[in-house]
Amino acid sequence: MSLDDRKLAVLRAIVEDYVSTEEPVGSKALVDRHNLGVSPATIRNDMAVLEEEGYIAQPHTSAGRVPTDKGYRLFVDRLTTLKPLSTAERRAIQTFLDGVVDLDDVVSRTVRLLAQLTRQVAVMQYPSLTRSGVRHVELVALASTRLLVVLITDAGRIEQRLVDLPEPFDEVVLADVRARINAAVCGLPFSDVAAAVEPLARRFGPDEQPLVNAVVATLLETLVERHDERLAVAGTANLTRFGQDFDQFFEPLLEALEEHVVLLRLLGEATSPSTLTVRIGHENELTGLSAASVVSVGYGPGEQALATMGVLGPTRMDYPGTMGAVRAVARYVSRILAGN
Amino acid sequence: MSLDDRKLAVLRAIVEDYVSTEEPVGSKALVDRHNLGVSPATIRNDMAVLEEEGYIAQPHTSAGRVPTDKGYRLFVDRLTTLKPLSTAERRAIQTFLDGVVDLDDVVSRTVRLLAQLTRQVAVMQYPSLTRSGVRHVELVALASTRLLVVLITDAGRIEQRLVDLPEPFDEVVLADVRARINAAVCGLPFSDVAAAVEPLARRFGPDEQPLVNAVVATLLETLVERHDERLAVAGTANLTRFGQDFDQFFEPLLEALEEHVVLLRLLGEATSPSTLTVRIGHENELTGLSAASVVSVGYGPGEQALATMGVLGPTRMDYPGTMGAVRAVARYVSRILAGN
DNA sequence: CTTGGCACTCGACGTTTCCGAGTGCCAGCG
DNA sequence: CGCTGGCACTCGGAAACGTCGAGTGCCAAG
Repeated sequence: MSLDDRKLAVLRAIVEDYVSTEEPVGSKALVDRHNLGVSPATIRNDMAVLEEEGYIAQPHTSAGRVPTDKGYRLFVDRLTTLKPLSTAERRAIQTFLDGVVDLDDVVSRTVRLLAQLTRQVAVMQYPSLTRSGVRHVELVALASTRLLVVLITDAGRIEQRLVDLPEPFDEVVLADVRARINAAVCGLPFSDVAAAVEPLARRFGPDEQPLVNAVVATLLETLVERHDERLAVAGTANLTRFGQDFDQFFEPLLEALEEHVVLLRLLGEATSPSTLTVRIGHENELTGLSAASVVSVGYGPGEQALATMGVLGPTRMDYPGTMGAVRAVARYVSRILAGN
Repeated sequence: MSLDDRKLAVLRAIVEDYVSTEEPVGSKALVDRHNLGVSPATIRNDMAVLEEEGYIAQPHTSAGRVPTDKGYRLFVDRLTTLKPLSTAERRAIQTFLDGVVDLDDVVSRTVRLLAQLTRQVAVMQYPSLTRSGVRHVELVALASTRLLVVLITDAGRIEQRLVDLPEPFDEVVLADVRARINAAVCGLPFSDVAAAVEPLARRFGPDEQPLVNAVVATLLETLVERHDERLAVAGTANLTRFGQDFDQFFEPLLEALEEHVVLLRLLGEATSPSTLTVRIGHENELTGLSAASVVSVGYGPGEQALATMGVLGPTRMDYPGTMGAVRAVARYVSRILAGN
């Protein structure tokens, strides 16, 4: 029951035409635009088979065919090579990501860049804490019983927490605690911090216990709790070009864009920086976005991905182009992070 | 040529009905729904006058009347008292803003809260740097020639900058520089930092000059450059309820929502925390959003506002309710900031 | 297996018709 | 002088209708 080469070519042609014209494509138009070397009638037979197999469908009798999710799936899996970026696009990436000042800046620029390149909605997870390490812990006295705990990570990300203490603390003790904590945890990956910090408290005198305990507790809390990853979004304006299907597509999408939980699930697990993930239509069902597709990829300095970035659009999207752009940007960002 | 009381009542009734029904309102419907005590014919005469004066208009002959921007203006200025929040809403504010962990958290929660209360798009400026003061400056050595300058402000906001130095620096010197800079600038408002820091460099030895200069330069840069205020946005999903007028309203708005520059102009100058600003329709012309209205207000601990927050919606919006919600939230946030 | 021919289907689009909400005007009334 | 009921008029919107044509499925012949 496997499809022969011509049928695959027909499917590819249908997808390409439908993506560019946004209109159901008929047998006649197909042979006109692609030189398939056969007559429309033949194509019709092929199309009938493709439809029977569930790769394409017609919105109503006597209309052209439209790819189904399954059709897009096949297209992406077997009929597509990533489209390499044009030199203009490459240059855009360069200039866009040149002169970033800090990590937040990398993220906000990248997500805008991605939205611009793909002309779709871009979503990007801030680099995850859980996979990076501690670079420095800073304790700042704000008032006699109020302390700011600042955690600086490998990736240059900064986390902060306010701590209120039951009793005033001493500046000298604070400096001591700061020094010892840093000595204990600097350079450690987050996963090892808990173990390294645990014996620390015992080495201080009884007067210092409350302070040390509070700081340590806050630190651990920061590491764990910030598992709720932050997100950046750009390109919502591109939604307007997605056109008509308001209820089906537009509204749930706008809602999802605010529900970061949903978006995170949509982006999915971070894959290795070189492996693209494509989720098409109903494959996103559990997030209520069965009319949308997601192209995502992990990024990060090493082989392990720190987090995920991706693009969100209608199932009818230019997969080769989008996938090319997403991968290129992810690679570029990964390189920047490595260089940092 | 001033309007008598009944004409004002008619205008108010028109605005209220149009806001709730979204349809042009005719003389008959008006007397039915509000007990004005006169006949439709009389109302028609009043409406003719109101139209002549430019407060209302008819989309086409033989349709009901619709308020003009000028009509809304009059309504807001003279016919409206802020609607106080329901207890349920008050409780929502409480629970929503309870247990904030840091400044970013305050902003992101507030903006979501505002969007939810008003069922419109909420925009909020992060507290401005320029009007706050320095609480602490931290210098962190990341590598032999790489330094992280962290600035902690009064409002609890943290700014960071990476600095690469031409030559390695010494930890001891760094500690010295850190101490002296903090002594010099802690507690100062930003506007005075430049003056306070300027004589500092001279007091160090020649070896330390590059380091000190670099740090000072970065610090000043941070103060000035971060004038590009950051923004938080929420409630884009509510756009869907704004309905039909896609081109007129929707697209420019989505674009504006990404163009932070435009949004900042839209929010306008920060006013005192108790003074609401309402911009209606064409009054926003220069931002290309003549179909939208903005209700904004300054917020901040003192009398002076730190920044602005507001709500963005169609000119046809529930002004009393929106204004009430915006003011209530702003007051609440201001109180939190003061308590911090 | 491919092809041209042919009858058939059905949505898109333009035209026409019809309905009624809403208006402006006017003459009469308190 | 202002309010009121009556009345003719206007005009947008919805519904009904007809036409057009793209596209299909099927079939017999090459």
